[in-house]
Amino acid sequence: MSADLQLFNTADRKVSTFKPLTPGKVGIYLCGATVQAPPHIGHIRSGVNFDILRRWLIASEYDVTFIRNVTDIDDKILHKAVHEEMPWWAVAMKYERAFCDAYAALNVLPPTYEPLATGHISQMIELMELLISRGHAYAPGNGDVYLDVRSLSSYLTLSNQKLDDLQPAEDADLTHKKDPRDFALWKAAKPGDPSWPTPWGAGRPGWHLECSAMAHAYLGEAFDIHGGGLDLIFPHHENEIAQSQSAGWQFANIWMHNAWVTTSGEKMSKSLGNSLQVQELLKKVRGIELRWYLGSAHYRSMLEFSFEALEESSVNFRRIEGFLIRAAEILGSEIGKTISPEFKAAMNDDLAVPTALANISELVKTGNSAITANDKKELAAAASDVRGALAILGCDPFDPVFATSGNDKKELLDGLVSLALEQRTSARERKDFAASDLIRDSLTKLGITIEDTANGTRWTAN
RNA sequence: GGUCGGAUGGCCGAGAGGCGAGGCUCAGGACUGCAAAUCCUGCUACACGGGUUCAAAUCCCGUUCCGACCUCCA
Repeated sequence: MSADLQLFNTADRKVSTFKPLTPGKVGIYLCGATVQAPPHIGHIRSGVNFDILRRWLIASEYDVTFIRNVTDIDDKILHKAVHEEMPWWAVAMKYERAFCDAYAALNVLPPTYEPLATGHISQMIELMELLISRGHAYAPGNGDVYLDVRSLSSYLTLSNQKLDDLQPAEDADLTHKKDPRDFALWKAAKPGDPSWPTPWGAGRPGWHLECSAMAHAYLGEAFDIHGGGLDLIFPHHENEIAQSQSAGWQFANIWMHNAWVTTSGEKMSKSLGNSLQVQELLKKVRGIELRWYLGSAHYRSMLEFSFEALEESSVNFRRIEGFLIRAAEILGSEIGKTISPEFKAAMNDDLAVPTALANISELVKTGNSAITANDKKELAAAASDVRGALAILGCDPFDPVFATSGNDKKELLDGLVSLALEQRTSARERKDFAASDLIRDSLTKLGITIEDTANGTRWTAN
């Protein structure tokens, strides 16, 4: 186990020690959403996974610049606009907001910068001019601009494929392409579609071009980490590499890809309906619990979704949360945030969150035993290690982000429950257990859980 | 056809040659007036067939099954 961060790089499929290009700084580009539908938990898992990476880098004292783009123009958005009878930009903005809400509900930190594709057309045109001048792209005259894959010295290095092994696209248009595998940097405008003027005609950007242009605009010719979902390796990331390296840029140093959330062993698809949309699941569990679930599996492992597993994960989280709340009550002060050596070692090992979770469980056990033994020193140490770990995972229950919205009836509730508990306590003192149990049962029915502890009775509302 | 992953106990989910990860569930115990919470104990698993090794869930060969990508999917 190294003291330094080890990360798996898709490019060589090996785990190696992370070395930033500039000491103390890290630049990350994460492929964000194409805003054409509400986010499901697969989309948001990617956000959570890379948010944990980001928080860990920050905790490791790196100055992190985190870019996550928004693809706000593409075929599906245009189709959706027709279907929903809205302007394309209204569709994009509507779903962009849905993604923002989902990220916020799960405590995914806002990116340092969050560029929109449509805000970077001039950078894309400059990149195309550069690629054409270097002999790697061509404009056949129909308004499209293509990348000439046969001109590349290397291609498909991430997915380890051979150009000639690719199945030819069914709809390959050979009237303008030099090779069926050449891909569009720019698409000529069709009647009625939005378009931007270029030296080769009006049109709109291809998907791959925008990421190369935006990564370059915010992170420069070379940066540390490029992330995204596993399914982006080909073609999206291969094509980003092709564009950027053909432009003479070094581009990303490390490629990281998160695995999917699956259902019944299969990758999520829209055919599964709306039940796995973030907003739907937030009706069943709290944001902090959904995040705990999505973050709990290793980022490179498939996460097989089930409502049972989600519930189980929530039960696990509530136990840890309950410990921290009890610890804060007993210590009478705010819990600190520290990083245990075991947690650090696990996170440095390619973000081994499941191993880190095992450490958190051990710490909770130690802390609970310290409560029983009335050892406040050990309790404080365990609690701050637990809170520090949860904060890295974005699941600190004391984080104001997760604060339940202001309840102006809180004092009233507190007073009423206290009143009932006083009655119960006096009943117990005179050994009238029938009366005391009646009070407890009544409170239980109202959703209030009673615990008799060494320090008196405590209650929690669920 | 090419490329890449996966199969671990009742369930979820780590590990990647040797010390029973952890969680959830369940059973028993301690504590409690009874509970709740907590702690302790128990439930000894690695798809199949070969092989390498003192030692294999882990390495090698083969097989079965499941999945992903192959031109706009996180």
